[in-house]
Amino acid sequence: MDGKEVQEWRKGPWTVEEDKLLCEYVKVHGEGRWTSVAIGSGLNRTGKSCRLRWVNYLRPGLKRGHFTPQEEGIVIELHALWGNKWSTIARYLPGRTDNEIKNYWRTHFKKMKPKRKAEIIAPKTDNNKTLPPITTSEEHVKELMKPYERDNDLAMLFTEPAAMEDEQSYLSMVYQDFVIVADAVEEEESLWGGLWEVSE
DNA sequence: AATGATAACAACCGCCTGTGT
DNA sequence: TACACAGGCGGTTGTTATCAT
Repeated sequence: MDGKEVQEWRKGPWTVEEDKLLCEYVKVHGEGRWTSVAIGSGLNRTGKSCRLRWVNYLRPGLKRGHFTPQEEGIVIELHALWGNKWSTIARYLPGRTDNEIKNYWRTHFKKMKPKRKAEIIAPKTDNNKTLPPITTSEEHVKELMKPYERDNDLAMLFTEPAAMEDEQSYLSMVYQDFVIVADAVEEEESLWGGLWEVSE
């Protein structure tokens, strides 16, 4: 030994005992300072690993199981808006984690390419100039989410500044497409078979 | 019943960013 | 200002479960 010992962190699936330790530690000390959690809890896990386990699996209020049609619709629409901004999308799906949404998307949509997406995200103007990237406004997202609002669960965490004024007509055009998507979500076959096409 | 394909989920890795010193 | 570190995020991989043949 040269005195420099490299900490061997445990990897792989979490055990019930580890979950219990982590839960108890977070209950007492709160979230955050994950390196401290890793050390103070007695878990031989990295702070990152502890955070991931807590956020994606142990945190109270998480939903498990299949996505509802409403949730599917939200995922589709917000993904069309923001792309792979999973954590951002997750803010609008209470109880769902970015990891879960990411997995869901990958499982259900990876093989599909959106017919409309290119048109929505980068429509061409008459003189063939590409419009600027979407800057999502609070009002626009509110409109977008209306079909899915059921109760206060979907109280939004709007932090974005107002969009550029000259984007409003562009965004309203985009929203029209999203309404079409939302309606189609009710009928999976029409969604999978019509809105998306399977790539080779 | 056996086997291969696919779906679903959990977890790790690497990069980026924010913050403290 | 520069650097180190912790935390967050997105991409990816590995494992298990389920379904079809």
